[in-house]
Amino acid sequence: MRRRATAKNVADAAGVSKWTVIRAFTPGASITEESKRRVLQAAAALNYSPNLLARSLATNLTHQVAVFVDDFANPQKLPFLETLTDRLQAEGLVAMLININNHFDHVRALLNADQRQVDAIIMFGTAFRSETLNDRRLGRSMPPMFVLARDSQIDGVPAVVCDAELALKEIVDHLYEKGYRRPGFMAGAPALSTALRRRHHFIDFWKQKGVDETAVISAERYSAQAGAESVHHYLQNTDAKDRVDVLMCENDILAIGALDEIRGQFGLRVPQDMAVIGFDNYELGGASVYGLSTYEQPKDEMVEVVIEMITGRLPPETVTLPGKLIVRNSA
Amino acid sequence: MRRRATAKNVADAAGVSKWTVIRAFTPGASITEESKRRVLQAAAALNYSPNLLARSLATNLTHQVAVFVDDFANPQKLPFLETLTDRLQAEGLVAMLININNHFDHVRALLNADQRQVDAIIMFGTAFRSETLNDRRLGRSMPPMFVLARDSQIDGVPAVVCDAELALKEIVDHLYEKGYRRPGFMAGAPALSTALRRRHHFIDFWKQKGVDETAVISAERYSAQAGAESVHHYLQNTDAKDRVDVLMCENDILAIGALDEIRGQFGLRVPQDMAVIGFDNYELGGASVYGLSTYEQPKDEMVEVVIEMITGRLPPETVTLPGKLIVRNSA
DNA sequence: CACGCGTTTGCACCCGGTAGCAAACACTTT
DNA sequence: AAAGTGTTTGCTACCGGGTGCAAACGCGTG
Repeated sequence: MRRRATAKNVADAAGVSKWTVIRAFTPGASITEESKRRVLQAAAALNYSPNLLARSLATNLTHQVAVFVDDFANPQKLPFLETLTDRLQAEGLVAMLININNHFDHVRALLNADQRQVDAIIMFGTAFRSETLNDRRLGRSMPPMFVLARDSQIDGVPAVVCDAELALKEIVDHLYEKGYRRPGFMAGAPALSTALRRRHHFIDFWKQKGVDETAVISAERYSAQAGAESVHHYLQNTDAKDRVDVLMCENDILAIGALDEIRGQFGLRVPQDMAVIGFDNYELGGASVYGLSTYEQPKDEMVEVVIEMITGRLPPETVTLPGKLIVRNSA
Repeated sequence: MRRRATAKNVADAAGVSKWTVIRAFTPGASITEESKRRVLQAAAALNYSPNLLARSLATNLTHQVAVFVDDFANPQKLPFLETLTDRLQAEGLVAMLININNHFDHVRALLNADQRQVDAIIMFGTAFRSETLNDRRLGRSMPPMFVLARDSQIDGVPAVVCDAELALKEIVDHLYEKGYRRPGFMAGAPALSTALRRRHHFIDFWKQKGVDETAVISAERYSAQAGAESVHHYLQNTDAKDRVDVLMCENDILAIGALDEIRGQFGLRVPQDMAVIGFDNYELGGASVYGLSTYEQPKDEMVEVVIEMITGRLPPETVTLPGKLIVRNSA
């Protein structure tokens, strides 16, 4: 039976009241040096440290932030989670990682996070529809919510995203300058707002350059396998002369799968026969075999902004940040 | 100012005492159908759900499990985290993800987890030395700890690991059978018990087959980049006739980097000129370009066992589980 | 109608802190 | 010595639940 020492225990040991003990642990509280020393000594002997649970109950602040994640297939989540947890911890906060899946949907996750009194909820790249918030099981007073790395279509729920319009503009400008004129776009999840936006801007900017036709290849999901399969299907069913000369993939995982297939199975040269560009700047894409051109989301800045909103140093308003085009040799 | 309804509020609305409200939410408590119905109705109207914080304080059970992670560079962490969070959630538990790094060391993380009264701590693949537990800042009564996917050298801290001896035996048997006789081993972190164990067994099993010499290539860390660089250095400084005929890499990330370099930069054929085998069965390794042979850790079973220990259905003892050799065409 | 028994309900007290007030104390000032 | 001022300390009340006991209730029986 493990039992932690309480303020009362320390108080008895130090010969003071429990409130004096608490003051010794409250920065800036009114207490004499002498009492503080005695309390701290007794506390050290008993290995006392305040029970954060009890404190949370009294202060109505848990210093816990729920982080919803629903797509563990994207390796890009990992560096984001690393930065996010690191920055949260620097603020004295801790991340409650919640896996949204078939067994545990958004409503259940929200309910759970609310019951656990988290200070905030970060929807990290999860597909979240506004209907969810109308679920009658949900109370009217949820903890503050923030959407990270995906658009928020919900009023009052701010999002922190990479500027998709700017990103696609830079990409299309670059591709146009390189001389490509027959663009293709490989889409992942069919009904994701972020995905739709990327596709939309891509097609749009090409139109602005006088290129009206953009082929769309649908991979349905995000994995190297899916990227390979969908490009395989495309290449097999399209005459060489009709093929796109550059393929933009919705993320690097799709691009890597596509790249493998284009070169390995079809023996085409990249970028000469078909160029490929991805999105996210996933580490492996930078490996020499791939040399994948891509676009990097401003991860650190995005996390920083969410943290600032959570801590209240920034107003909770949607923020769009510019990313960075990474040109390697695949396009 | 968000305010959740309390049991007292519901009690007033339903015309009963708060204890009756609590009983309505306690499975198996003594309460009439009629009262329960009325309470539940009032609760629904007020959107009441019990405050888990207060409950935790009273019951001394938080249903929170701290998960320590210190290496976010390994993409293998992600599928593990997915399974882990999913299984924890199925048990009504939630994962507190704690990032162990230069700013936040093990002692601080332990202190924090303890203060937050977590029910258990899972050290997920973190390098953890027994000295840490002797830190005088730490109390004698920490929450139960478990090491996942790495050896535990600490008494009383059980580990759940993939059977390294069996794994390396299967790998070496396979390679021997394929006719390889000049093995090499690419190591990542130099001072990791798990790493050392893999290397040790690899060298050992070759010796048992009469092959006394195993080349060791040190990559120092785990990344495709590091794998590529270290194999580059090796190939550049080793005559073709002296080179290993098969290279075992400590994990798939290293192997992928090495594979790229061996083929792309040195124009060697894999597996004819040099075979490569990895460890972990990372998704991308299975892509057609790589066709990386590897060894898969029994992720689901490992997570399952940890969960069973946490919930007390299994005694807290180190468990070693067999993995599976995945033969593709790189070796 | 009183009695006995099992069920339901209310209550005092507890979990380990925090907030804010008032008493106690120390130290000047007049 | 009394009054005035500022600091330190202790106390009551509270955060929102849970526990175990005792009172109240319902109901069949003698």
